[in-house]
Amino acid sequence: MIEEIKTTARGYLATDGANLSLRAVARDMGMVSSALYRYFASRDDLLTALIIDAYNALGAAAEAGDAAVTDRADLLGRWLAACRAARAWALGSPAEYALIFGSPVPGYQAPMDTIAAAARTPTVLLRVIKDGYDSGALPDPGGDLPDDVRADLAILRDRAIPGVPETLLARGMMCWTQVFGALSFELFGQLNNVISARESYFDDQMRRTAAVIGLDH
Amino acid sequence: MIEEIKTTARGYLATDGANLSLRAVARDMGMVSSALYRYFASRDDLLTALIIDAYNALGAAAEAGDAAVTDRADLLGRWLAACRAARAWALGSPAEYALIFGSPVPGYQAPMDTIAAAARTPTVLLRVIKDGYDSGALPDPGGDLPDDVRADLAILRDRAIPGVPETLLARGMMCWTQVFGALSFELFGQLNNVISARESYFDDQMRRTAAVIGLDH
DNA sequence: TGTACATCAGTGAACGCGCGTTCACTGATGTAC
DNA sequence: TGTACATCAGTGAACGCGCGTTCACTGATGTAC
Repeated sequence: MIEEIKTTARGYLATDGANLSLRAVARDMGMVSSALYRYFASRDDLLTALIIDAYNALGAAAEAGDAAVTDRADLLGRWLAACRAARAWALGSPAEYALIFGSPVPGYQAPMDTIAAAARTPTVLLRVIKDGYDSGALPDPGGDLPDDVRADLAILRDRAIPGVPETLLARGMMCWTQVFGALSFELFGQLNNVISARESYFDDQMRRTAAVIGLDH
Repeated sequence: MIEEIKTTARGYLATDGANLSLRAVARDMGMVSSALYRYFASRDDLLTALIIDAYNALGAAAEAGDAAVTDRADLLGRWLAACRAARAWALGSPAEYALIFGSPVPGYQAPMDTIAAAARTPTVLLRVIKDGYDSGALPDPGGDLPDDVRADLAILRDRAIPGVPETLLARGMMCWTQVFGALSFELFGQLNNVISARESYFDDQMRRTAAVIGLDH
């Protein structure tokens, strides 16, 4: 039942964005709107459930993409596979992508529950980096890092991928920003009238990004 | 009058996002909602005006940031100044940033008029690159590029910054994606509970991005 | 200097909708004795 | 095997709101003769 409500709601996300209407969902299911309150305490609760599902779906897609590469030492292959899987999910579920990575929903405050789910996708990308570091394929790039940034990254490192130097993690975060930027550009229409070879372009950009961190060596 | 309506509407953007209500704007101005129709044909028309204004304001900020660097040969300095100016504008006008770079507004179709305004900011960044190429400070990096991407970039090049090789432009677009990704991450809340040293982090990331293209040489 | 007319910003009522949430309730199903 | 009771999914009416857009209109201001 809860699943059915969420599925119907996802359909409305596609047309109405986050202006999701409980009454419309109920109508679609042949119910009266108040009946939904047996399953979700409020509209925000339903939104939260959808957000967590979306983070998990994207994370699962990225994990599966990475896992499908049998040669675990092929870092570039794993990186590209994860990126492509993320893109495929985003293109297939643009409204859910917008829900998690687009403009904040007015008046909605994300609860803490979303954090773990939100971390899944970047974790996949960071794990590729960690594997490279552990095997020696991806050495510590060294270089400067402001103290306050180093401190933030140290906390993130200890929580997400212990054992990686902050300088490498800084580059990893850059890559994650790049993936997110490329997907959002494409999905939010900024490439319209500019780039038509979307898939090639994405692939090329992701290869370049991988090169930045040294994944192609 | 038109200016006053837009200003009031911008105030509502901040709280309601793109669910901007004409009636609320009119109420605020002590008018009746139908009076607004003397100035804007519809709610979408008002939104379009706000979108174009936002693109122009961001573009103007980036241009001013770049222009303030007196040593025109200091490419890294110009790059950082433009990036910081863009960030300052975005932090000062988060709702307008979200309007142009966030999730597409459901049911809203952007008219062609927005294109020129939208190009201003990336043009600033690309111009830094072009100046570097022209002066020899930034050589053609060479390398492969898929044919279809090359074709897209050639069209963009001829429209935006004639005289720059596609391979360099591909890197320039990567940088623009990175700037947008970093700003959206920060503004849309993805850095919450992860990075607290926002300004240092942004600066560091922009320096790294500049290094990718060779702006620091 | 005075009158007739046009312009046009803003009004107010109406149309036809939508929404989230609460609350007392019905009526079918399952459980315990 | 049959009765009494509890559970609980879903109902329907109501509260108190909101919205965009149209349309005939008022009434002040400015212009032309």
